[in-house]
Amino acid sequence: MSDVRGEPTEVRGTLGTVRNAVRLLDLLADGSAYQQLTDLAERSGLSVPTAHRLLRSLVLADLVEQDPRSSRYSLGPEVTRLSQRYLGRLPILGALSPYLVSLRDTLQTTIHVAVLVRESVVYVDRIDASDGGPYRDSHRVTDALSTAAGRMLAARAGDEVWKQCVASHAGLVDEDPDRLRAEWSRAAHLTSGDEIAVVVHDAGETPVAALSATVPPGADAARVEVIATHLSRAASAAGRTLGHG
Amino acid sequence: MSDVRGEPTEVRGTLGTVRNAVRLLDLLADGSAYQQLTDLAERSGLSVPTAHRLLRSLVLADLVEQDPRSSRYSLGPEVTRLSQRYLGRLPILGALSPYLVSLRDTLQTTIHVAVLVRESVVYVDRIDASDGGPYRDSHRVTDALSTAAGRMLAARAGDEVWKQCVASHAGLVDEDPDRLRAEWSRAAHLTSGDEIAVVVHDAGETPVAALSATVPPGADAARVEVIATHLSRAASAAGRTLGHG
DNA sequence: ACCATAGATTCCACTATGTGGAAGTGCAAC
DNA sequence: GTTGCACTTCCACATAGTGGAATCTATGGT
Repeated sequence: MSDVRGEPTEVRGTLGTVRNAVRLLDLLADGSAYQQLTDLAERSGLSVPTAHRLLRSLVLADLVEQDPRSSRYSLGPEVTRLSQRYLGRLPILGALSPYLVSLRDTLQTTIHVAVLVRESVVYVDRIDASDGGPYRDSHRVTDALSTAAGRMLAARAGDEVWKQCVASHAGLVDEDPDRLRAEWSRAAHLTSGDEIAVVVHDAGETPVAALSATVPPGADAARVEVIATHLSRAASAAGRTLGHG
Repeated sequence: MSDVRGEPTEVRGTLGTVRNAVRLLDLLADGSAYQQLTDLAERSGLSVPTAHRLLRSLVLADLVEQDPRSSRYSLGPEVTRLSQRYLGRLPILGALSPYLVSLRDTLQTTIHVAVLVRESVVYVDRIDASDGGPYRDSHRVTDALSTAAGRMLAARAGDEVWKQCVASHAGLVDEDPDRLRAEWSRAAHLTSGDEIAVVVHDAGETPVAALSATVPPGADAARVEVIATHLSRAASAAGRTLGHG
């Protein structure tokens, strides 16, 4: 197997086949829907037959699906089943859930729950306000550093994760990253774009998720402060019901 | 490799390692959170070292996570990233999204979007009403036949899928399955428990998702009819914006 | 404090199993 | 019809994954 140049140290006792399968899943997730075999093979550094076999195996498991017409590949429905099972058992979600409806109703905004996955923020729960325009960008996932929720989480994550986040965040990092990190990890709440976010901690001190609200375009500072207060209160109430790490 | 007895025909040109990795993911999804290696090995029919290597490889990719204390395994956060990417590109979700808020606001109920994954219904989008009690069972996934949305979809799926659904649905099938299937696949809408569901078709005739509403406990037939009408209207409006299968 | 047990992890020789080059097939465009 | 491109299948080779046995670690019992 040709190893990627500069890979630090191949972890011992690990299966190449699994690593390759996962690499393909990553490529399918990152690129656009329905990519073609040749492309995937090249980008993954695998030979075409190998990529084909791996994809075929993944298709059999519904983790990947293949368009019968173009025979191109994209992620398959099974990933959602796994995900829902994962999320259904995630303690933070259960802890936050009871607070979300009333939060939205009193604040009149859309509320999100986000977690950090590697160098991405994934919005894992949402509860929509009445007003909001017709465009709900549900199922969002972006570079951690491009949203307030992600920034709060990334800044509080381990050094290694933070570095990855900075590295994978394309552009917009004119400033000194470390200064931003310090600033963000101090802040009790953070605003970016139309989102205001706070962090949810578990019984230990470890941050486990971000709770955020969509703040309407022309909101004054006082309103932002009110929203932040409510979010923080819900976050710490939910956090108290959680165990350690 | 020891083959499971009675497996019809091992699909040719398929990787055993991937199949085994997927089997482990399935076991982790089905059973309860944090299962132990020995158990997983036995249930999967793999040797302990093999299961361990596979799990270790999956942990490296964050598809599985291992509790450092008990060293037990459960699904990892990466599955949510893949899932969100999948859902974010799913045409039906984009098509339905614009209608959901107004549907909820006029009907005053919680609205769900569900899809069929193998023999399970997975609720992939939701939009919560104001009233509903404190218990939002978000991230639901159950046997297809145990919810109205799942029944509508399963009844309209291929014969093979239908059989799987019947087989995997524990209990409650006192009646003749085929009669139920005929009944369910004829119905324009279906009620079960507190849920009323309709099917969303794409430009062809193929059913792609179910749209459902939570109907309040003491609702009369007229109200149910009103809800069904609104759901159907949204479903066909969204379906018209979709391409073929 | 000690041993006993159960479970996770590592080692190692064996060969089953995954690999990549090359040939085959199907489809679309010209 | 013919050319080109991309997906798929074939096959010999050796890489890379496998399982039994040994080792380590943690937990509970006496």
